[in-house]
Amino acid sequence: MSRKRIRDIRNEELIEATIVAVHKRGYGVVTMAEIAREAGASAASINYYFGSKEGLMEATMLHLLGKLRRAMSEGYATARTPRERLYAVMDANFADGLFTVPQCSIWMQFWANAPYSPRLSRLHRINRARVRSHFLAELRALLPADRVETARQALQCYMDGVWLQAAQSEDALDPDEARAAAHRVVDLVIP
Amino acid sequence: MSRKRIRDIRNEELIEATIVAVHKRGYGVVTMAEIAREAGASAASINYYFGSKEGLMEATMLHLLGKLRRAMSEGYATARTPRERLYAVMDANFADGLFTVPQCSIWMQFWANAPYSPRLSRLHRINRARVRSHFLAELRALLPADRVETARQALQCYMDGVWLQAAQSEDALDPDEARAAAHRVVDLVIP
DNA sequence: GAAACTTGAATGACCGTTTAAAAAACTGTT
DNA sequence: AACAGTTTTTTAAACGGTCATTCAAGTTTC
Repeated sequence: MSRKRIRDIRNEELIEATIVAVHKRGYGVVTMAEIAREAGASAASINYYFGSKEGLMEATMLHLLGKLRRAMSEGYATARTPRERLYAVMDANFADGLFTVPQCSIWMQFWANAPYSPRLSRLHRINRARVRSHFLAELRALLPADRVETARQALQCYMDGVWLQAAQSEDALDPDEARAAAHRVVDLVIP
Repeated sequence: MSRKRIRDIRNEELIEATIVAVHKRGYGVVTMAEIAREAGASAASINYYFGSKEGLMEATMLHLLGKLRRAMSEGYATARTPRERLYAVMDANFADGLFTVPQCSIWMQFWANAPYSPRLSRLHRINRARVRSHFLAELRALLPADRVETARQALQCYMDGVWLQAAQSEDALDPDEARAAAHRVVDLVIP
């Protein structure tokens, strides 16, 4: 029990440090030593816990995906109508704890590096497919069949595009405004 | 004259090689030697022409931005109505010579690395502002003022999102279909 | 013959990972 | 509480390797 606890605490700390360090320096450039310094540890101990740099990156990605998945489940629980559930999918992506510059930034980094890492690209495919099926399920209840796919593309690509833009932002983001804008886009696409 | 000619030819060759090599290996990982091999030259000669790796990357980005700008100007020339010009902006982004996996891929790479390179981030800001003003100009003629900004966000983020997704694609893209889909999205947003 | 171009080899720096040994945390016993 | 033994955790240092850039010495072009 206590054995497991310490390992989990260290994992969490190291992953948080990874998010900050990758945001500051970029995925391809950040070094183990920089991440270690951010966490107040040594590079060797990261390898002790995660085996390798790639293992650490995969774990970090997994951590972020989990966060996103949980945010979406929460929103889904209280939504009652298809449109509300559509809002919920958007709101999850722009939730307070997720829609921050460092996290959009690191998401961007993972995205750019996914094509070169089978582990990362697998995680991305899974996530994308999940979001896609959520969209489709709700859109089918709101639109004639021949418009569903176009609307899904418009909304899903919009979400990606907003993150992409947010990663370039110099100053803090406004999740509230992002959610409001997303709702307006939904209303524009589905009057 | 001839002095300038040789330099231009080499520049072009090296930039094309850079696009291929960065696509294959990723911005952060690709080496000068790999790019040189792709071009049938030596790493030293790249430095002779571009000064440094960063100089080469900036030149490559500049090359791609020029291509995009020219594609957009061409489309604008023949479009007659605001809606046609809106289509033209989209079509430029999904033009046959631009909407290919290697180019979406490298665009993605530059995007991800822009926050860490003042030179790249400057180029990105300029490009984004240009696209934005094109969108606004046409949308103002098609929509009531209070919907213009929402529609612009929806369309511009859509474009970014499509590229982002295209960069992950395993097999060749279909620019025709991408343009058709973009038109459908425009029609969805502006009935 | 001069200027432009090319490159192999050298340079200097950096990084991920491993290793060995120490420190810390935990265990059961007295 | 104290202690000796065991396991877990930490890190400094060493290792092996890679890479961008420079430079000097060639080759080509004008």
